[in-house]
Amino acid sequence: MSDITRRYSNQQLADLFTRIADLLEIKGEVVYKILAYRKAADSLTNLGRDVMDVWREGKLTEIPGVGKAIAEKIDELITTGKLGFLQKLESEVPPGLVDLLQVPDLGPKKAALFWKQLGVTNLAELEAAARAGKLRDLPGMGEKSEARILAGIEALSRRTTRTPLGKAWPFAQELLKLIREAQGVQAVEIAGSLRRMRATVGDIDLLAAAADSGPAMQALLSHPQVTRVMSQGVAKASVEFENNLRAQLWVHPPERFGTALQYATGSKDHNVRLRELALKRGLSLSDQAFLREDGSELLCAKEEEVYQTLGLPWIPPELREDHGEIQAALAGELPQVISVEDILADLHTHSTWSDGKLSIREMAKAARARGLKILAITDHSASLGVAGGLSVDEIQAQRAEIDAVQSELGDSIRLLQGCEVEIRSDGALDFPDEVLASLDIVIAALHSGLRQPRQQVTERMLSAIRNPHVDIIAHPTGRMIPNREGADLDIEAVFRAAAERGVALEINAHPSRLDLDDVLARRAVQLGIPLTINTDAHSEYDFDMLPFGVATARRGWVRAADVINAWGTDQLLGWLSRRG
DNA sequence: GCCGTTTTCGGCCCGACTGTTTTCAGTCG
Repeated sequence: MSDITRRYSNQQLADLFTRIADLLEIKGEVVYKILAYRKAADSLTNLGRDVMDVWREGKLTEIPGVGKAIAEKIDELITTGKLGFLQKLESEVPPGLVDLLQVPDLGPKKAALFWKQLGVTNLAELEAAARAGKLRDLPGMGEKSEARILAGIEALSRRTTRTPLGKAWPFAQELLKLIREAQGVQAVEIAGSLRRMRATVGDIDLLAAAADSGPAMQALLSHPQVTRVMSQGVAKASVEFENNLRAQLWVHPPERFGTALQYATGSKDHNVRLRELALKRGLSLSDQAFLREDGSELLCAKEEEVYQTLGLPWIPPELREDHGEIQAALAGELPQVISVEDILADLHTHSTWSDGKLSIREMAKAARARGLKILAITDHSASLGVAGGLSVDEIQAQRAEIDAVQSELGDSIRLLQGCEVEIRSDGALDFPDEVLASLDIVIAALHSGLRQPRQQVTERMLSAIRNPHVDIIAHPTGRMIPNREGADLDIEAVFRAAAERGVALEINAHPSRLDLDDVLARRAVQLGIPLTINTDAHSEYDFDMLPFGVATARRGWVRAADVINAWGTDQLLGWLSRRG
C-alpha cells in the first residue's frame, strides 16, 4: 500500500465527488453516472467511520455506492493529494460554473447554455450578463426568466446557510396553526427534512388535507411576513418570509393524504427505493396514489397504508434516508427507536451556581413537572471562568443545598450532584480525583482549545475518558450549528476508548449542538457504547429541547436500551455507583 | 458509475409548476 500524502475527511471527499457530479452535469454527461457520484458523496457523509481507516483496511468498495472507479479516485487522492480526472474535468468545464447551480431555478442545462452562448464562467459574469439584458434572447429564455435569475442571485447573497432545526421548528408550528384554522382543512402536517428532524433544513414543507385547496393556500399566502411568492398553483405553493425562511405547502384531498404525506416527507432517495419496490409489485407510486397495471388507482388516506401496500411496517420519518431502513424493514429488523417518553432522567443541567438561570430548587421542580425521575445538577468547573465555574470549596458547599432541596421534595424526584468538569488544554481535568470521587456523577467536556491539532485534541479527550471517575463525555465534538465545525477528533479512537471504559457519550439535545450527531450516534451504537441524551438546560425553557436530542438519536437508530437515562431508576443508579 | 431474488449486462422513479412554447424543456423535491 502506498503512503498517505494527504489526509481527507469524509466530508472533504464527499464535497469533491459532489463537485465532480456538478461539473459532469453541466458538461452533459449521462445522468446515471452523475447520480453515482452523488450517491457516493452521500454515502461518505453518512458513513460514521473515518474513510481513512476504511482505505487503510482496503475496504473502500464495501462502502455503498463506491465501486472500482470511485475507490480508485479516493486512493489517488489520498496517495497523491490530487485527482487527474477532476483536473481534466476542470480544464474542460470552468469550475466557477458550479456556483451557478446554487441560484434557484438555475440548473445544469441553463448553466451550460450561458457558458456556451455567452461565455459566462462564474456567478459575477452571469449577474453582469443578466443586468445587461443578454439572457432574455437565448433559446428557452425570456424576460421573466432573466428577472427570476437576477432575483435568485440577489437572494443568494442574502441567504446564509441552511436553517437550524431549532429555528425552523417553532416557526413551522406557527404556520401549522394558521393553516389548520383555514376552512375545510381536515389535517395538516409538517413534512420534508423538518419531519425527518435533520439538524438543519433547507425549507419548511407542509402538507394539508382538504377537498378545496383554496383556503389553505390563502392562509399561507396571506401570512403577514411573506415577502415573496415563489410559485403558486392549485396543489402547491411556495413562499419566502422576512426571516429568509422558505415554506412550501401542498394540498391534497383527504383520501390521498397518505401517499402525499409519504411523498412530501422524503427523503428523495427513500422515495426512489419505495417506488422501485412498488414497481416490483406491479404498482406505480406517486404522491397521488398507487397506479395498478390496469390503470386503476389505489388510494391511501393514511401513510401506514402506503408502507403496508409495499409489505413494509411504517417507518419512522427520522429513519427515511435510504440508509438501510428499507432493507431492515423488509427483513423485519427495523429497530424500535427511542422516544421522548423513554427518557426518565436529565443528567446534564446547570443552576445559578454557575451560568444557569434557575436555582437548584427551581430546576428540580421544572424537571419534576416534566415527569423526570432523576435530575443531575452539573455546574461548570473553575477554569471555565466565563461560565462562572465552581471552585472546590463551592462544589462542597453546593452539596448542602442539593441535600436540602432533596429532603424538601422527598421521593418525587431524585437529585444528583455532578459537575461538568473542564478538560483543560493539557488534558488534565479541572478537579483533583478526590473531589470527582465525592460527586454522584461526573461529566467531562471540552470548551476551549477545540482548534488544536488532531492528535493533541484527541489525546486530551482520551485522557479524560481514561479517568476512572468520568461517567459521561458531554457534546463530544464541540460543534455549534450552524457556524462551528467540531474539533478534529480521531473519533474512532475516542469510540474505542469509550467502549473499553464504558463511558457514556452524550447526544446533547440543544438544537445548536445535537452532538453527537445522528451519524456518529449510529456508529457508537454499533460499537456498544452507552449513550445519554441530555438537555444541558440553563433555564426552564431548555428542558423542552429534549425532543431535538431524541430525534437525533432516532435518526441514529438508537434504541432506549442504548441510552442510560432511558433505563429504570435502579439500573441507572446502579450503573453510576458501580463506576464509583 | 454502481449493482445483482432482474446477477456480470442492462437497468437505474414520478409529477407539479413555470416559462417558454404551440407540445415541451428545465428545475425541483
